Amino acid sequence: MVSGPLALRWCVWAGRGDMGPDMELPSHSKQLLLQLNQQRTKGFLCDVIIMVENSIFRAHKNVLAASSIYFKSLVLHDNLINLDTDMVSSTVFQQILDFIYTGKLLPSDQPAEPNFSTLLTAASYLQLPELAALCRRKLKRSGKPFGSGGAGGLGRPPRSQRLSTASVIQARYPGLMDGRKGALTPQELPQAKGSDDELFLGGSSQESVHGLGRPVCPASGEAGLGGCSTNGSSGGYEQELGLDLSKKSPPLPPTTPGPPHTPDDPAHLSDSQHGSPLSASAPPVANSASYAELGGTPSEPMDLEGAEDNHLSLLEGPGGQPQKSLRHSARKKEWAKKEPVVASPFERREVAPKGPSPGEEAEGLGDRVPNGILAGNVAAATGPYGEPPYPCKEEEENGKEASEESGQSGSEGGSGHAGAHYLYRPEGYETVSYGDNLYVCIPCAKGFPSSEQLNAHVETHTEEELLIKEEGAEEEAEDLSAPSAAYTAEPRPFKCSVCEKTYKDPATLRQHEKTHWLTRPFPCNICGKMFTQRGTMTRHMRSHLGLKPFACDECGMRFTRQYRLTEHMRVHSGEKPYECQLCGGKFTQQRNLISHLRMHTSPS
DNA sequence: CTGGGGAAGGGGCCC
DNA sequence: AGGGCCCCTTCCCCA
Repeated sequence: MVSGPLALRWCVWAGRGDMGPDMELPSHSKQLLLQLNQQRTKGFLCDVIIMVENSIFRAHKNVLAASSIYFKSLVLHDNLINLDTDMVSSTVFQQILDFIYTGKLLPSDQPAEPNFSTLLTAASYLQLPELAALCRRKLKRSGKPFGSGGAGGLGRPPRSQRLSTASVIQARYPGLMDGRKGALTPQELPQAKGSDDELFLGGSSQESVHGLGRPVCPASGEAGLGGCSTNGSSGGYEQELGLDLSKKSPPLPPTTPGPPHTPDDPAHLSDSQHGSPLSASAPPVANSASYAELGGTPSEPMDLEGAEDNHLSLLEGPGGQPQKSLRHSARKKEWAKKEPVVASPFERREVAPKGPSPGEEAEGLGDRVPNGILAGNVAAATGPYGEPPYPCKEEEENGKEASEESGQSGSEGGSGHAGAHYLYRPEGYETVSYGDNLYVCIPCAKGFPSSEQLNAHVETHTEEELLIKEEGAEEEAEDLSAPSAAYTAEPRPFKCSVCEKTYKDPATLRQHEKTHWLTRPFPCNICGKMFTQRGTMTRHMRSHLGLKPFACDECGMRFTRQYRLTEHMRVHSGEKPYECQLCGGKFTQQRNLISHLRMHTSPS
């Protein structure tokens, strides 16, 4: 399968006319870009969310990575990127995103013409050299000095004022497709039924969202830009949440627009939104349609000087490959301690390389998520315009299901097969995205950090071995009710002072003793629920935000936990490892076996 | 209508 | 801190 970036590079190459004229499609690259932009505006195959101020944009990792080394390093590890609001405002980022996808500098909503000073700041921050050069030229022509803008030049109110924004969830659908506008419930956020690439957060969500992590200034070396706050501006934000909720999230499934609500009408907010901090914290979905989608021709859009090929050259990225140090960037686990969601590639250089080889890592840009998705970006872009290759009806059902499940009732809205909408079947070995170990051996469900390791592992399998494994699994299932020998044999010298439980190490004992506390130290910033463990709270937060990093490669259904996905995969494999010793009934879930056993043991 | 099974969400907690 | 597992619970489907 040709990877997205590879396909893009081919297009660039073709567009340059290195081939014979009769083998070249002159408008191919332009059409490809047009398709990608249309898909972005519809949220189709968008696999990354970028948060800027109180706005959220959706885009394609491939495109971002091809546009900027900085983005390339970010999207490699994250599906949720938080940009430094001192460096780029949402308005400016909208322009930049449009630029990336169109090669044209389109006027923003407010100013009559782009503010090149702020654009230059943002372009430098985001490492978009072509755009920065364009801005510099424009500034030079207009006689305005550049380099004095910085954070103060963004034309935004001070943070204190920005934070006081009314905590009404706002969403906007500026006339995309059917022209409807709507505010989605916070629960609907990441499912983002949206054809939308932009989401608006409530005011105080700013705090929370920034708490997800903020990028550090990538390049202090961007002389004269002045906006690179080294630490002060971000200080305290991490403490608001201190979470990485975006971890490992593969791309969001293709989605359809949210309900046609009126964004400014508070009546459309649910009761819970009115009455809980949720209304101020959880980001709903909205969209920002492209100018093309709006049907309007932007007033004098400014092409990147040098025509489309130049822009595609930009897409290819400087040098075509990220710097080695970037590709060597350490595992997220390492650097996320400093910057929960995103960090500067410059910072990452300091982290010792670990994990896949550079080649793997670069390849991993496409492979970190189910293969079909990323490869699909470009592949689908070349398909019929604007038509996803999946049944729309099913998409809508999926959307309904997702919004229902995230609602108060927690209803799932159907069986697992109801979510069987998006078939992302990788070729060759059927690798699946499973958390950190993204390359999973289907027969034994073991995960590996690289395709090489998986392939090496797969070769060790023999039919005989698989048979033994199956028998072993059955034996394990049989032993479920009894404590394992290992459990009983290991010394557990650390005893809880409150109850009789014992532990192998003091840390676990300490963790356990917290369960006896009357106060729970970890509150949810959205609903206020208290937890004894930070991890539980983080997981809980994911459910608020609807972040489901673990996607089923078979049906596209997504889960908040790896274990759930593992469990779910048995639906497809037909494996029922849990057997009732009384009646021989087999179950895919241990919990269902347990409830089944209750039926046997209950008096009735 | 009811009970059982399948599938999934959320919280607790140990490793 | 994150993964994994257990438990409780809910919802849906079907006989």
